[in-house]
This record gives sequence, C-alpha cells and structure tokens, in this order.
Amino acid sequence: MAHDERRLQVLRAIVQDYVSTNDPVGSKALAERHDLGVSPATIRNDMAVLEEQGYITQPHTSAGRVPTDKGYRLFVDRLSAVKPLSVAERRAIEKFLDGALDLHDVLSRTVRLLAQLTHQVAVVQYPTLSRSAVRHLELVQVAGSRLLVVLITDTGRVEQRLVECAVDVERDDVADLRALLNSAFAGAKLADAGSKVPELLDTAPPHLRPLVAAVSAALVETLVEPGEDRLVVGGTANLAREAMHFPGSLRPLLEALEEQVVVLRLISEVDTGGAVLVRIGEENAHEALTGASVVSVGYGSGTRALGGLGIVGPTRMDYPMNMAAVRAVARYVGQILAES
Amino acid sequence: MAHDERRLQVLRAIVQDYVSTNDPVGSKALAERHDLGVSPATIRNDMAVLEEQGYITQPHTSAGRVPTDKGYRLFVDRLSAVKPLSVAERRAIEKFLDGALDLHDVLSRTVRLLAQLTHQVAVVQYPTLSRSAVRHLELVQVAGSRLLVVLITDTGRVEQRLVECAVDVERDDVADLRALLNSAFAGAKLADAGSKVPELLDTAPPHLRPLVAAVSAALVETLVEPGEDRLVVGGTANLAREAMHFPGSLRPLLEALEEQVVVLRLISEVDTGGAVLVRIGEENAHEALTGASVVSVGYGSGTRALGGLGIVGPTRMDYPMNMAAVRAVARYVGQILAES
DNA sequence: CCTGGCACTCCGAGCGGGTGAGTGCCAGGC
DNA sequence: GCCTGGCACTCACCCGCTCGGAGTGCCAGG
Repeated sequence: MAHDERRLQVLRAIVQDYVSTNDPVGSKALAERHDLGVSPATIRNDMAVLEEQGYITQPHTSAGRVPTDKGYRLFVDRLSAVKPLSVAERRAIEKFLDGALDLHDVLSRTVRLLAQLTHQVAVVQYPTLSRSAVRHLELVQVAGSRLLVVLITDTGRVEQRLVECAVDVERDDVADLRALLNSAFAGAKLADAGSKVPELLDTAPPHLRPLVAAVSAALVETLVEPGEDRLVVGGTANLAREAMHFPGSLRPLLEALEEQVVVLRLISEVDTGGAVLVRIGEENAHEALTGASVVSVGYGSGTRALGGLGIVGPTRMDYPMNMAAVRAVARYVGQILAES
Repeated sequence: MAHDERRLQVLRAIVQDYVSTNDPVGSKALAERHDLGVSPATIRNDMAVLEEQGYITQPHTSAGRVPTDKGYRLFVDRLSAVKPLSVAERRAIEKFLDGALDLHDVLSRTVRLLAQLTHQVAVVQYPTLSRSAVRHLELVQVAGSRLLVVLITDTGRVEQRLVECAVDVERDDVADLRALLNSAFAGAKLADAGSKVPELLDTAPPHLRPLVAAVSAALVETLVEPGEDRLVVGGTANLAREAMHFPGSLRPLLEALEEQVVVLRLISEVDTGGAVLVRIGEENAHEALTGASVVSVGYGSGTRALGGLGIVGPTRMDYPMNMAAVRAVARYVGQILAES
C-alpha cells in the first residue's frame, strides 16, 4: 500500500533528521528537508499514526517527534541501507592497524580506531580462551613452591597464573613437567583441556603427579572458565560529549563499562555468523544500558570466531555508519590476526 | 604571632567545611561550627586577609569563600594531619588484596580498591620494566620467520612481542637461541640489557647471529623504552558524580586518562622515597588536569621501587583521607608483590 | 485522500521584585 | 591595639509572570 510506504519514509526521515540535528523534528521541517511530495498536514497525519503505533513520541505537547526504541529498531531492520565507508575511512583503518606489534597492540589500536571512527565508546574482547588452542606452556619457578604458569595460545594471547604447590619443586622436575604438559596440551583446544587431565595424570611419572594435578587444575580453573575473558574499553570521553542524552547521569554506564562482565555478556552474544548485532535501548537486559545502544559483531580469522567487538552509545546514533564501521574494523582485525 | 596562627585555623576550617559541605563557606557558619573563640566579624577580617594573600576567593560578591589551589596547597603542607585509616578500611584493604592470583589480578584489584576507598579515579602503574630484571625469556615459533618473544620479569610481569626475522628459523635454532638469550640476560636489569647485546653477539655461534640481533633489538626497543609502561585505570564512574566540579566537561579529563602517557608521566614522578606527592590544580602541567588534583606515591617491595599509583579527583577533595588511603594501599601492594 | 486554515497547547526566554546570605566598614568597648 | 556588634549594601537565587513561537490536532473544502 502506498500509504504504509510513505509512512515508513516519514519515519526514516524523522530518524535521520533527529540523529543529525538532535532536535525533535516537526512536520514542517520534515516537508522542507525531504522530498516527500506531500504537505506538512499530511505528514502530521502520518506522524499521528506512527505515534499510535509506538514508533515515535513527542517529549511534550507542541514539540516535534522523536523516535522510540521501537522506531529505531524498525529503522535499523528495514529502512537503512548500510552506508559504505569513505575511502578516507578505509585508509584510516589500514593505517591505524598496520604495524601492530603483538596482540595487545592490535587490540588497543583497534579500540582507539573504533572510538575515533564512530565517536562512541568502543569495546573489544580478547580472543576467547575457550575457543583458542594451546600453542605453548611455559613454567617458571618463582620460589620454592611457587610456579608461574604462562600459557601462549594460537591467537597470540599470553596468560599467566601463579600456582602454589604444596611442596617444594625440584629444578629438574620443572623441566619434566613442562615437557609433559606441552606434549599433552599442545594444539589442544582449551575447551577440551579439562578432559585431557585424567589421561595425563595416568601417564605421568608418579613423583610428578601432585604437581601435574595442581598445575592442570589451575589451568582448567582459570583458563577454561569464561570469567577470564578480557575486554579493552576506549573512547569513554565520547560519552561526556553526549552526556545529556543519557537518562540521569553517566554514572551507571561508566560503572557497567568497568564491570566488564556486563559488557562481555553482550559482546560475546555475537556468535551469529558474521552479522552485525544491534541492541537498542530497552532491548539491553542490563539496566544501566537501558538508555544506550550496542552495536557489535564477531571477529575472527577465516571461518573461525575469535571474539567480539563493538560500540556503546546513545540510542540516538548514526546506525548505518556505526554498523559499517564496526563491520569493517572487525573484518580487518580478523585479517591481521590471521596473519600472525 | 597569635593572629597568623588563628588565620591559619580559619583557612583550615574553610577547607574542611568546603570539602564536606560543598558550599562556599561564610563567616557565620564558620563561627558556629568551629571553636575559634572569636566573632564572625573578626573572622571576616581574617578572611579578607586570606583572600588578599590568595588562599581563598569568593565565587561572587556576597557568597562565602572557597579555597584556591594555593589555599589547598597550604592546607596540605601545613594544616592537615594525616588521617589514620579506620579499622574497617584496613580490613577492606587486606580482604580485597589477599588471594590475588597474579600480577594482573593484584593490580586490577588494587585499582578497584583505591577507587572504592577514595571515591575517586584510581590509577596504578605496572612495575616499570626498566627497573625490573629478567627472570626468564621464552621463544615460540609462530610461523616460519616469526618468533613470539615472551619476557617474564622478576616482578611477575609478562610481556610479549612478535619479532619478524628476515629468514626462516630452524626448530633447533629456536632452542639454542632461547638458551643463549636466557644465559645472557637472566637476572639482568632491563635497563642494562642494551649494553649486553654486543658481548652476546660476539659469543653467539655465527649462524645464529642475525637471529640474536633481531630478537635482542626487539627486546631493547620495546622493553627498555619508557613508552611500554602500562597503566590500569579504574573508578572513572566516580568522576560523573562530581562532574559539576570540573570546569567545562569531563571530556578532557577522560581523554587524558585514556591517553595513558599523560598520567604515566605524573605517576612516575614519585621516585622521591616513599613520600606521598600531591599535585593541586594548576600545579599539574597538563592542561586537562588543571582543574584536578593528583595524589600519588611510589610502591615497591622493600627498598626497591617498582612503580607508582595514585588517584585523580577534583581539587575539592579530602586530602588527608586520600593521602592516607593511597599510602596504605601502596604499602600493602608492596608487601604482596614482595611475597610473590 | 490530500490540503490549507485555524485554534490550541505548552515550552522557553526574558523580566521584575522579593529574599537571604554574606560582606565591608565603622564606631565603641575591653 | 584588637575584638565586637551593628548596619547598610550587594548580589545570586527563586518565584511568578508574560509573551512569542513552534508544533500540533482538527475540520471543511478540493
């Protein structure tokens, strides 16, 4: 039906204008700035319907309309074309990420880049340990009974953990243990590490068994559990610029961002093969994010998912642009990590 | 002189009241809340002098007085006794920090603890690499010509760096190289690492020399340079609570906190044996910190300085309390790191 | 079904007076 | 010589008010 079609055009125009001007948009302004081919009065009728359907609201009588979460949702789902990045932006991505030295470097550059491209808060998850495989295990004796276990994954991530053994450890035993652990775990997915422990215990020389038990317990405990997943956050300064757009204050949002768990849960929900995931306002389960939108996507090398990254910002954001930026950055990061 | 003495009491009272009430403080309120033994009129005279001397100012005529940076400075230097921490606070420190698993864990707990104790933004520097010594070097071959170098310091810090070698590397050579590097660098201060390279190159078997050169160059380049010092930041949500106390917006401050270099420079100026360093408002060189105060101190194990930690907040802060908290936490962190 | 016209609502800016906190100054007292 | 009470003065702030303007909803006519 032609009417429905135009009504959607009106909604799209409202979202676009509101995002760019930051003022509630009225029927007159809409008629002027867009070629809708109808008069303000007609637009008003459409707006009344859109409001009744819950896509827009007015902050108060005699103000223009503002999209609701539901309105943004419709916009994202059906009304927006993905905005291709400009050449300059593509250049910026390459320039920013090339020449990174190690994983930490790649990720912190990524988070800065994303924040800069989108003017939002950027978050990047470290490659999940549970999906990584062991490349190498290193043991370093710290004190008589203390071992520092260093795990190097095939994604370049390096994790450490101090293990307290009940007894003093001999120098030679450390070397034996290292060899044992490496031959058992090398190449193994971390998710499977737990199941290899019994077998390893069987084959280990008796005098090493307590040690093997302690160290593998530590490995399984800290490295397989999802709690160890880490997050890099950047661009929080961008929140201050739009402070007025958040209900109340920035406080709960900043808290949530520090409380990495909350954001991690959001970001790691992206296993849905490659599609950019958008969560708008109330769609976010956590209360602190109720006034914010999250745009996230998984990144990985080839077909393999490594982790997620995305941005957090006000519901009033440029979704097409941000979705494009998030997707492009994720792709590029995937490439870079595939090389190393 | 008795007058000067009383005038200082007045200044102290003004600082205390202003910090606790957050309102410009007037002569009448001062006379009521403090036993200065004189009438408001007399206090007014003292205030006039204090204002002339630049210790206090009034936001506008007919408002109470507010301390200036200079006033806070005098307060910190001469008028404040270090407030001992409450038993509950000491308990909190121990409870919070005990049971940390590794360096990363210790530092991120520390930063949370500090933020919670002081209600300010907390910053903790990783133990400086330049003052650390090599405990172990690990080499892992990533691809034909790529080596992942993992450095483990005696402070428990683990750093990684990807090294691109010009040529493919043999498996056996990796082991030789590892042994060579470890025997050369083990126990050496990182600051001295550079000077050991020539000697190492001499003693190395000829076919390994290009490799040794590449790897040691990477080590020296990234690990000895101060740029690699890292920072943990926490409690930025506390800024939002006092947003109004910062000139303009939080933006520049948040930016400075992400721009770790700025804060690092501040925090690492603390080599002055154990004393808590307070920088108030304009005393901070960096413009973004001009409206903020920084309380910092070095931490270390025994006599050995490892790094710095501190807090950043509005100039209107409870200096005695924050100084006590910063000092106490630094001590405790030092102890913990000494054990591991 | 679209359009122009019209009355209506309500936010926000601007104005003016009253209030109160706080000051500076002065003359008198210990 | 210093402290004190008294007093006039100055503003920031709050309150209520008005007024203009933007935007709406509705209606009758094309």
